Amino acid sequence: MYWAISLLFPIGDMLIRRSENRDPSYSQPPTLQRNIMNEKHFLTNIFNDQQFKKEELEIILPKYKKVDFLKNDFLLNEGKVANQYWFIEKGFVRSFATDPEGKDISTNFYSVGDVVIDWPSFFLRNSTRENIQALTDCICWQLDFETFQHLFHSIETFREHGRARLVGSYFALKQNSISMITDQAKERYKKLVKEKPQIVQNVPLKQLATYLGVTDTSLSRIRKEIASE
Amino acid sequence: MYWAISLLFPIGDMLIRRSENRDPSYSQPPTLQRNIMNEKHFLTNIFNDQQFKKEELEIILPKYKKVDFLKNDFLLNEGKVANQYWFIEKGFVRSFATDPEGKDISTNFYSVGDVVIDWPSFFLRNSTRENIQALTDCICWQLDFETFQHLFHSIETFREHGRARLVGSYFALKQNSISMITDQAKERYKKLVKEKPQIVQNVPLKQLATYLGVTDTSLSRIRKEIASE
DNA sequence: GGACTTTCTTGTCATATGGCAAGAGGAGTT
DNA sequence: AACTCCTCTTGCCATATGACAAGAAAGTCC
Repeated sequence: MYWAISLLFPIGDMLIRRSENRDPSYSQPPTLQRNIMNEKHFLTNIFNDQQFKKEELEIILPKYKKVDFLKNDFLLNEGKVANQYWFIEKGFVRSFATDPEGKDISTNFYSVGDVVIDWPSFFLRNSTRENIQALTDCICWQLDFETFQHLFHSIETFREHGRARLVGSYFALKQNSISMITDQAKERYKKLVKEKPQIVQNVPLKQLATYLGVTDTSLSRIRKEIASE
Repeated sequence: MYWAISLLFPIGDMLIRRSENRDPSYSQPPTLQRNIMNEKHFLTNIFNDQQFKKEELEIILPKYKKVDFLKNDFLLNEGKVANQYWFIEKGFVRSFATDPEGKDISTNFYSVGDVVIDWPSFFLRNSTRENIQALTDCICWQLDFETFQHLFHSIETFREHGRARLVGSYFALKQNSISMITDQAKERYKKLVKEKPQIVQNVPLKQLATYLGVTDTSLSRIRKEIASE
């Protein structure tokens, strides 16, 4: 667990702590020392829509840069403009908003294979209202806005792919919204367990609770009820 | 009010009733008999992002077809694939989903200048879970999927515009989701009044209630409380 | 105009969930 | 091992909202 070591910066100074900030005297963990073949492997799966031509992938894949985050690192901070997005190769990530009373509300959880992106901020170039934080140590593949724009406007398959991802997120969000109205908390929790079991197992109850729109107290009781069924 | 006349078809036969189905013996209302200059005027405002070049607009605008709907007409039915979208020049539109018990849940309201579209169904080409229905008689400008695709892939400004609309919808949906968690019903209602006052005035209370995630009974009481403040 | 349907209001009572606080159990630190 | 956090559970009571039902009010149709 040598790489769970987290350097402590004064919060105001350095809210975003990336792996680049690690003390260089620590040796890189062996899993990070991989040859190009292996590095590409993960992204190849991501773009495994048959639609992509080989030549296109040869342009696209090298644009992604491997970045790793330590547990609790921020990928994005409230108030900033989202200038990049990531695919997760390993680890869990959470996004959350801050409500008027300062409490945080989980807005999403991400795991292996997911895109971590603040769509509105990334595309509308305005400052985000969300924070994105690593729940565990993570390995990610990063693309920045400018590079994205270039690929988006020059490769038709790439923009179809991007659009489909965005619309997929929209759909998921809408289903959740409807569920907030039609389902009781217990039902919403059951759906979450069904759809994202790894998330439920890896995320503290309180963070799941705000995502579901209940208090941690209630969620604890809900779990108890479900267990006794 | 001559054109609130609505032809009745057996439901199973003809769930979607467009203006084309009207008895041709009715004369068209004068507002529909407009010259080309006027017809283009509305859409010009829609695409009034300075970014568009004149030549581009000359390609884009003629692709939109004017369609009008009568009150209660369906623009889209659950189970179908959304093959077109509309800009509203006049009137109000509601989309709604049907919950497991058969009750309908308003998912959105649209008024002048809005795009009426089921993003997921339109782009992912799968059958929708929503219905879209005219709340009043409407004048709309319609584009179908194939034409959209052509414009999207051939005109960069057009795709930026489309992407911005989609992301804008995503953002609005997300804000609503968060509001469902952080705000009480009264607060959510106040926000709706503030953001879409015309909607609140033109939509029956029950339909507003399902949108806000409360019963019509509760919303009625909420209104009373607010009135007495 | 009168009958009918739909929409909205109001009362009574039930229920899901919140607020608060105390305590149990783990994990990490010294 | 003792200490400190942090997470989770549980009890007690409060409150927002739902369910149901009866009217009132408004709109629609013939």
